[in-house]
Amino acid sequence: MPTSTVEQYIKTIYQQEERCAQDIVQMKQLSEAMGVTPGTATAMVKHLAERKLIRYEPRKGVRLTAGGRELALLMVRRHRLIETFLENVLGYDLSEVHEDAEKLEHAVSDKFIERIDAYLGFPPADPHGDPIPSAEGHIARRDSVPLDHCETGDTIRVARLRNDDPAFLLLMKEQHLTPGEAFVVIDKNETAGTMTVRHDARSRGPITPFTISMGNSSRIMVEPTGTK
Amino acid sequence: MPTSTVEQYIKTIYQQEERCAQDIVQMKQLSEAMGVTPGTATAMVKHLAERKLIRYEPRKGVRLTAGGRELALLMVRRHRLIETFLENVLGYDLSEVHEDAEKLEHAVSDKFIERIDAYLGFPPADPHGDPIPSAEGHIARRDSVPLDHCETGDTIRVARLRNDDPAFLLLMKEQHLTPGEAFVVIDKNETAGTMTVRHDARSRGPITPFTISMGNSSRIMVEPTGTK
DNA sequence: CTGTACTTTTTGATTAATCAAAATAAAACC
DNA sequence: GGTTTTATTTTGATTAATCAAAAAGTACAG
Ligand SMILES: [Mn+2]
Ligand SMILES: [Mn+2]
Ligand SMILES: [Mn+2]
Ligand SMILES: [Mn+2]
Repeated sequence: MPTSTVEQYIKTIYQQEERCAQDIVQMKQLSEAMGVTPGTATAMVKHLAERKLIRYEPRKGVRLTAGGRELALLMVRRHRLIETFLENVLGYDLSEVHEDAEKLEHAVSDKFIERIDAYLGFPPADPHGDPIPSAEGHIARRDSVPLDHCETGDTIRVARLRNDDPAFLLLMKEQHLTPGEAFVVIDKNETAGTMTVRHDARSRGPITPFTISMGNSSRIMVEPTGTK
Repeated sequence: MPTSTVEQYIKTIYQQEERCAQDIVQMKQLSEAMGVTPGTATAMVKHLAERKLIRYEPRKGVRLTAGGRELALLMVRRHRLIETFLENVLGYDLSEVHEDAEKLEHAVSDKFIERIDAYLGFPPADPHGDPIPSAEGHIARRDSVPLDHCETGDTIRVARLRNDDPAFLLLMKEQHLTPGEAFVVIDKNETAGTMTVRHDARSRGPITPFTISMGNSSRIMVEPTGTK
């Protein structure tokens, strides 16, 4: 059985591969994501390679094996189902779910997770809009793009908020910038490094425009709903 | 913050004090209950004494301090609320709840537990019939006695099943020997080491008598409802 | 190309939790 | 009371996970 530390490293490697669209993850990236020193990451990575969860190329980086990917998707499934449960059933705020899920994901049994899944009615995505992998490790690929790739005039719908920082999530909630909401990009200012959006006319949110930094825009994944 | 190992030792010491009605717990008892060697328990006990969670009298045993008792009751609260949730909400069988609760109790946050408590409607007892301590660490004392202290003719109601062994719990469930059920003791055979009970006439269970060993009888806590 | 900056690995040490087996103390027995 | 049994403590070693700091390798700028 993997320890919770092993689980966390494998999940982190998966997330770095995904979020940065890289096939190989360097030690610096991994050690920073894990919040440990580089030497610690090197030692652990050797252990993970022995356990055949990753392939380790010294001085290059690591990539998940099929077995590692399976474990990673199991952890992602647990994390997202727990977050969904905390928000939908226990009434947590979106900005609070991540912290508790990060710990619980290492303590729950398979039985617990399958019962939670059924109790929630087999939700396809968590409250951030991220798809929940199936028990068999299949995950739906959605073709969303970061908001900063959009242009003035694009009409869009928020798909996912790719950032677990509670302050960021609270800000998004205040502006009703949550998964499912429809927007129009009314300005993109490359020099100022900002984008301005307002709610679609048919949407419930306020019509007052809202300006976001490019940095934050890159963590807001959207689906285009047409171009005016 | 206490590690989950520290939490588990403290909870175990509390349970040994309670279940065996002793004010001091010897190292053998503790090491067996924890499933570790005596030397390991001695080392840990010194650490717990430094942390002021227990008072340790070498060659005698240990007893909880006020702080240790507080932590123990917090763990018991978590354990029992989790068990109640697993049975009432997720549909676990009574014989399955203990294993998962034993792990989850060390991973949940205070927020999680308080929300679960509210979601369950602030239950006074878990599915074994054990009282749930309040968030402030108060626990209701119920004056129940072990079934083997009863005599032929006593009418009783099951209060708690003081044993987490799944096989035992399944057997009890089959015979409807669950908290709240009313019975009459129709025989107590000291030499054979058995007791025979049958459901009270007004009860839903079968009227066919059921014979239990004295060993098992001592784990069934009952409240007298009168003596015929 | 070559020197500086950055990344990665190695080394030596630490902490928490554990075991096996030897040493010691207390209790029980006759 | 002396001997045997049982409980407890001590000692030395192990495993997982970590850090700090030194050493080694790679990148890349001029
Ligand atoms: Mn999360
Ligand atoms: Mn985690
Ligand atoms: Mn239990
Ligand atoms: Mn436990």
